[in-house]
Amino acid sequence: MADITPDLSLAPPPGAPDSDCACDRLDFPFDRVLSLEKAQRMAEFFGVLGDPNRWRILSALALQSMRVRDLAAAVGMSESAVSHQLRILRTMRLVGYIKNGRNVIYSLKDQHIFNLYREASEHLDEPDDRR
Amino acid sequence: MADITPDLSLAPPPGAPDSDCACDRLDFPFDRVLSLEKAQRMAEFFGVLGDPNRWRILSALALQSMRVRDLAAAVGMSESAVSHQLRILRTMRLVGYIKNGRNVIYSLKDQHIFNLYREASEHLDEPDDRR
DNA sequence: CGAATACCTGAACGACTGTTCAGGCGACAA
DNA sequence: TTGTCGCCTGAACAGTCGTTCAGGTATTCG
Repeated sequence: MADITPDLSLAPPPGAPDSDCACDRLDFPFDRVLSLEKAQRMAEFFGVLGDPNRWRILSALALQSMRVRDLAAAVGMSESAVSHQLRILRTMRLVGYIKNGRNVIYSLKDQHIFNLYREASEHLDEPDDRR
Repeated sequence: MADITPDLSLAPPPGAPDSDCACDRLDFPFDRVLSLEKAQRMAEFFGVLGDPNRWRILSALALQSMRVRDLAAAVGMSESAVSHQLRILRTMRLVGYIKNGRNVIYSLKDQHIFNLYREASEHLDEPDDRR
């Protein structure tokens, strides 16, 4: 796999009028690229946030902690579907729960989800400036 | 802008002997749950970040702007695969590009990706505290 | 005890995703 | 002009994802 030799001299600065070089002598710190393991972990986490119904579940839980049954009603899904999704959100530690008799009350687990939401919103609402 | 505001005012208190009700009278602000459209947009955006190879491409571009060919070498993928992924990253405005002769030099488009990365890292590296 | 409730889980099916393969287009050099 | 290079794109296939359906476990009540 990626055992490309990181020798070679210097890289053209971005935007510099450079490209006469043959450029098979790319000076690039290959070892500083995100490792496959770390990239995998990142992708798994963000992949969990890549489903609209999971966002609706999270937003409902942001309003108030709830039983599964009420959560299903709040987002308009079947209890089974919600339960499946909650398991996924649980494994990513995005939600927590407490048991109460035969009820299970879910809640958001920390603040990171709010920051992620805000950051993404800002990006999506950004004007379409070319760069 | 749209917000997920934590408001835990009127959740059924744990242990309330309520469940005789048919529970179609759940007191819950359904209209404040993330709309399907907004949830869809969120999911699309985060879904793009749900692939390890795209993260490696982004991390490589974070180190320096590059031609497609060099990018492919940097992350160990075929040029075709990289090109396909760049198109996806382009549509989400995560990367930009400038043409230079027959080369196309890609670069990161804004800072949001760094914040998202940091936020996710913090979450993933968090100790497994129960709550 | 048995029935009902709340929730969880495995299997299966349709839909989506990301890669490879083949070929296309435009820019540059001879 | 022809040939090569860098990049893009459509089709197709394997793999993954999220839902539904059916059934299971645990708790509560009569």
